[in-house]
Amino acid sequence: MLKEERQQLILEKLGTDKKVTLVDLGQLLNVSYDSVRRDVIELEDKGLLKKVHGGAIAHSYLSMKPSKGLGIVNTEFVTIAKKALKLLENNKIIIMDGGTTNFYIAEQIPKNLELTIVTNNPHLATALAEHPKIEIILLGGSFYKRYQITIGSKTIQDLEHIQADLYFMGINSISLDNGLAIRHYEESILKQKMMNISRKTVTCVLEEKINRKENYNVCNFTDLSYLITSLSPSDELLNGFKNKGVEIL
Amino acid sequence: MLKEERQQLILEKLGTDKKVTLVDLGQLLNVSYDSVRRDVIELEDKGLLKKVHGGAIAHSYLSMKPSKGLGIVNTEFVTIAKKALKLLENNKIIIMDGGTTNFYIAEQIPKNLELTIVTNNPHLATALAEHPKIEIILLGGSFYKRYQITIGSKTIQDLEHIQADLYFMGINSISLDNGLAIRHYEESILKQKMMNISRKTVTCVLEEKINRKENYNVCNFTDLSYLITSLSPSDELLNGFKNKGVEIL
DNA sequence: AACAATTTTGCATTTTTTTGCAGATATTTG
DNA sequence: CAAATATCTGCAAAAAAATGCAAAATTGTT
Repeated sequence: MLKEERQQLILEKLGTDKKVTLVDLGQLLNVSYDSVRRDVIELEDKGLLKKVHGGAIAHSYLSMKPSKGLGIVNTEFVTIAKKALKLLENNKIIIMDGGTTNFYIAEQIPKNLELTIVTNNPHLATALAEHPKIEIILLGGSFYKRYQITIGSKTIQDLEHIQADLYFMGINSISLDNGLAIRHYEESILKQKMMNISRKTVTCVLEEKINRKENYNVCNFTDLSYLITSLSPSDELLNGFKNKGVEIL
Repeated sequence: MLKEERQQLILEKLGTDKKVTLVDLGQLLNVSYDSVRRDVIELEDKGLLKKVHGGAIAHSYLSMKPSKGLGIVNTEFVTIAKKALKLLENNKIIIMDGGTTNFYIAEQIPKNLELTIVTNNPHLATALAEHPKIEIILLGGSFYKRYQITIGSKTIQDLEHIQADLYFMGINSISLDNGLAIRHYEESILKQKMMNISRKTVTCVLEEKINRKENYNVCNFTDLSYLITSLSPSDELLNGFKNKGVEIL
């Protein structure tokens, strides 16, 4: 039996039962315990299930619950999150602001990473509560109902004495001539502040946001340290962005 | 049975019954008392339930969320909220902190009231997002997973320049000799600060919390402006609290 | 087909996690 | 206050995970 075939069966079983034990799988698929264990590890790396002690549980169970509108796991998110997680190291201070991509990445952070995460997104804060080793700093300020984040001068003031290692900036549009831009003025100011206090800035963008235009400019493309998309770094859609001092992942 | 599966079942049972005992859980799930006890501790650390002596009760935010549509709502909440809403007037600045009671009251606020609500409870903030006329100020700080609120010196600092009209203080215990007290030190300091910057303070207590004792004192009973319970103001359980300059509703 | 390179698999060993138990401590209740 | 319950702590057995390694299977290339 092929490995892919086996993994497919694991996912199918998981779809109906919502949970599986490794011992059961081994007997069912007639391979050693170690093989199914490795299968499950691979599937977890792809973000397709959640591995637990003794087995695995369906992903839809645990994550993606009260989040905004994303029901099914968009494969674009999975690819992006995988790249994003490589930038995380123990004991770093990370800023993450609003947006679905950041929310998904946050949920995928391994449980053993020790981090401090600073955010103006209450949903992110409550979702991260399930990560025992992550310290969460929630930024105060006016709560902007539409985007469900805090903004305003108070939020900026809360950032005043923080020095972060990495900033995950959510963004609505990215283009070479207009740089990174979003739809809301006050939020664009906040993002600039977050950039200022972070050693490095990374943005994770969905394909649809490339070469779009929005109203309020946050920064130039070259101000970034990393750009993460679901595409291969060599994809021609990214041609214009290459060799500008921004590492494309 | 997987540990996660067990914990999932505990949460499900908690969702319907609102409370469980550890002995019951042990029998139901066919594991030792100690195992379920440890499960409950883990779930509490994630902020998913509240552990009490002998068992666990549904955590406010989980149990409260479905309160919207259909109501297996504690009638005590209804009575309390009705009284509490009478204290609200247009264009007032209100502080509300954590706790189930405050969450329920917030949900019941009429849509036509124009208010500013200051809170350190992200769940309250997001729930209030559906009230078009309410301006929400979310207090920043360290996010305390267990109670799902922000606390710490940053939170206190955020309050520095605010003058509120009324403070809805969530409290764990109220007694004549010990006054109002809660279980968490840092939070007790925060509550004192909130009191200081508010013209009036009101607390809404469930019957079970009267004459209980907790570790950290917040203030004396006579420091309150109003006391709200589900009982009639003339109820004899409240005898000792009468005629002390605190209006009992 | 044959061969080398790579991947996959199973197994043995070590390390970690989970679990139940027993005694000590703490809390509740009559 | 005392009996009954419940919790906490440390511990050891059992189960599972991680690791390293060699055999087996697969793949790619002549």
